[in-house]
Amino acid sequence: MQKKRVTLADVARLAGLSPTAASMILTGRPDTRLSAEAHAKVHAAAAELGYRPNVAARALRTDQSRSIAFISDYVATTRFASGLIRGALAAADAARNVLLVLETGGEPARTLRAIEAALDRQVDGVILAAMRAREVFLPDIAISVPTVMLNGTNARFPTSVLPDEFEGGRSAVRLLAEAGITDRLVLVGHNPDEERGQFRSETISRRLAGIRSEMSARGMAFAAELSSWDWEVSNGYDLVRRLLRKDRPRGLLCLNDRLAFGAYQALGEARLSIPGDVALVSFDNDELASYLRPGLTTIALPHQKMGQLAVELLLNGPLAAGEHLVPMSAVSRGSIPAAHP
Amino acid sequence: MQKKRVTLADVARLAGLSPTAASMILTGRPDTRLSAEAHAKVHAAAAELGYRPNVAARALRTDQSRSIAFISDYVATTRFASGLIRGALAAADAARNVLLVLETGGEPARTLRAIEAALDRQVDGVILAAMRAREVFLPDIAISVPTVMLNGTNARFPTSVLPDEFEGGRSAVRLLAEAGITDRLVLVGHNPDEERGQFRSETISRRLAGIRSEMSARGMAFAAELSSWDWEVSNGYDLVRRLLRKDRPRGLLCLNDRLAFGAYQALGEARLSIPGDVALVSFDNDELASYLRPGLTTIALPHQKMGQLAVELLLNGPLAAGEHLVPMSAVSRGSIPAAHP
DNA sequence: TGCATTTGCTAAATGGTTTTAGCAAGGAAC
DNA sequence: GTTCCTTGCTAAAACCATTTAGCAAATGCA
Repeated sequence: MQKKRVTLADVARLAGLSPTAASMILTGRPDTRLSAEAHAKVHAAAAELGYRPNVAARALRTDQSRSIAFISDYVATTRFASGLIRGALAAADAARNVLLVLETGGEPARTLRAIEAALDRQVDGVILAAMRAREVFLPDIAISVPTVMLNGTNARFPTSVLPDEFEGGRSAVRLLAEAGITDRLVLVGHNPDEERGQFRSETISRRLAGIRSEMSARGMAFAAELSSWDWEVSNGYDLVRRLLRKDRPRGLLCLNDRLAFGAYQALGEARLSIPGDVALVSFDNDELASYLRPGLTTIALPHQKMGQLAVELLLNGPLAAGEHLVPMSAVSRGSIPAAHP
Repeated sequence: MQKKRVTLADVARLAGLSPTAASMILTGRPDTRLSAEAHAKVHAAAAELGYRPNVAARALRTDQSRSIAFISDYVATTRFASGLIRGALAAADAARNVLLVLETGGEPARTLRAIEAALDRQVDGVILAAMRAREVFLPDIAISVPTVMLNGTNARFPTSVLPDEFEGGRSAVRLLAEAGITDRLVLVGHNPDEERGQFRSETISRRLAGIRSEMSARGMAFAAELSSWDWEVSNGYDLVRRLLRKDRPRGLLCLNDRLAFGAYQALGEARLSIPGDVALVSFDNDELASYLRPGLTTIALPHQKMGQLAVELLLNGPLAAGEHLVPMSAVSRGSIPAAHP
C-alpha cells in the first residue's frame, strides 16, 4: 500500500553521513562532538523523508519500548471508572508512550497470560489496576519491570495509587453538617465486615473511618445504619423503602451513587422531596449522579487523576514506594440544601 | 531484578541443536524435516528454561507484532459502549494478540499522533472506533496495515462493523405492536436533520428508517414526534414534560436509553405508571436500563460482539470490504406490558 | 558400484537501531 | 619533529529471532 519504510540508513545516506551520526543526532545525545552542520543536514534529511524510527528495532537494542501495560480486572465497570484508563492514556500520550490494555476478568489464568504478553512485548512498566476488587490477586510470576498498583493494593508491589478515602469520608459529613443537617442521619450501605477490613479491603473501611471520625468530632451520631452486601441500585431502593416504613430521616449518607439512586427511587415513591424533606450525599460521582433530579451531591473518586499519576510514577525515575493518595473532591449538586449561614 | 532473558540461542544450546532448528520447531513450521527426537529436545529445553520469544526481535524480522491498535475518539462514553473495547480485547486475547489502546478525543492532531504511534510500533492492524461520532474524521495519513472502521464509517476504509440499526428499529415497533400498543404512540428524540443523513450519519437514520418501515407495514403512525438535538437525560425529561401538558400518550418510543430515563422522570412527576399508563421502548441497553424501575425494555446495541468481530476481521485473512452488520437484539424488561395474546 | 535423491541439520544473512571502540586530521605543547 | 589532545566522524558489533541457501550423511535406484 505504501513504499518501504524509511530507515535510519536512508536518512544517513541522504545527509551524506553515517548511520551512527544520524542516530546520535536524532536521539539528541548530549556529549557528542558532531558539527552543527551535521545536525542540520541530518534533521533536514529526516524531515524530507518523513523518517520515523522503528520502535521494534529500538526496543531490541535498548530494551525500552515506550509502552506500558495497563492490566485491569475489568476495563470498565462504569463510565466513570474508565477514567482510570483515560487518565493513564492522557499521561502516556503526553510522554509519547503507548498503553497496552489488557483485561483479566479477575481470572488467574488470564491474568498470567496478560502479564506474560506484556512482558514479551518489552513494556517499560506495568500498571495493575482494579475496577472492582481492591485487594488484587496476583499469580506468582516475577515482573521484571517497574510496577504500580492502581486503585488496589498487593503486598508484592508496594507502590500504589489510591483515593484518599479517609478525607473523602470526612468531607461527606462536613457537607451535611454545614447544611445544618446534624440530626436524624442514616448511613446507607455500611457493611460491618467491610469495616473490619475483611473484604473489599482497607480503602472502603477508610472511607467509613473518615466518616466516623468527622461525625464524632462534631458530636454527631447516626440514627440508623443500614447494611448491605452489594451496593447496587436495587439494594439502595430496598433498604430505604424499609427504612421509611418506620422512620423519617432528615439525611441519608449513601456509600455510593448507585445506592443513592435506589434511595431516590424509594423517596420518590414515598412522595418525599429532595433535599427539602430528605438530603442525600454519596460517593463516587458516577455518571448517574448528574442524571438524577435533583443532581446528586457526591464525593468524587478522582479516577482520571489516579490513572494519570500511575503513569507518571512509572515514567519519572525510580519508583517511590508507598501509597500515593489522591484527594477526593466534593461535587455539589442539588441533593443537599444550600449551606447554612 | 531478574537474570537475563532466556534467548532462543540458550534453548538451542541446551537442546544441543542450532538456533535454526530451535526456531523452526518452536514456531511449528509444517514442512521441516527435523526429527521427532529434535522436536522433543527443543520443547523440553524451552520448557525447562521458561523460554519466551522476544516479540520485538520477531517483529523486526517478520514485520508482525501480534498487536493491533484500537484507536477511538473516546475510550468510553458509557459503560456499555466500553463493550466495544471489551469485545476487542477478548478476541485479541483469544488469538494471543494484544491491543494498543489510543484515545483521540476527536482531535485531528491527537488522531494523527495516535496513528503514527501505532504504526511506529508495527501493529498488524488498526481498528478505528467511534463512540460518539459516526462519520469519522481522519487526517490524511496513509495507514499501511489493514484497517477496520468500528461503529463508524469513512470513505477511505471500506471495511466497517456496524449495528444493524434498520432491523433494530423494526424490532422496537414490533415489540410495541405485539403488546397491543398501536395507538397514541409518540416518538422521542427524532431530529429531522439526522434523518436526512446530515449529522450523526446514516446509522441513526437507518434506525429511524427501520422504525418507519415497520410502522407503515403495520398501518401505524405516530401521534407526535418530539425532536431534540441532544439525546441526554434532561432532553428526555423536558420533551416529555411538555408533551404531558397537552397529550396523554399510550406509548413512547425513545431513541436512546438516556432519553427514556428522562421520560421516566417526567412520567413519575405526573404520577403516570409504567407500563400501565404509558409503555416505553428505547435503544442501546445502556447500563441505566437495568437500574430503572420498572426495568427498561430496550433494543440492545451489540457492542461487545462488534468489537470482537472487528478484531476477527483483521486477524482472519484478507479484509472483506463492505459493511458488516451485527444484529441488535431486544432486551425485555418491565416497561411494556406483557405481549398481547 | 555409481549417481541421484532424501533426510536432518546448520552457517550466515537479515531486519533497523544503538553503542563501543577507534580512526584520521589538525592543532597545541614541548 | 615528536608526542599528545581534541575534533569530527565512522566501522562494526550487538540486540534476538527468522529464513535462505546449502552441506554432509544416508538411502534409493539401477
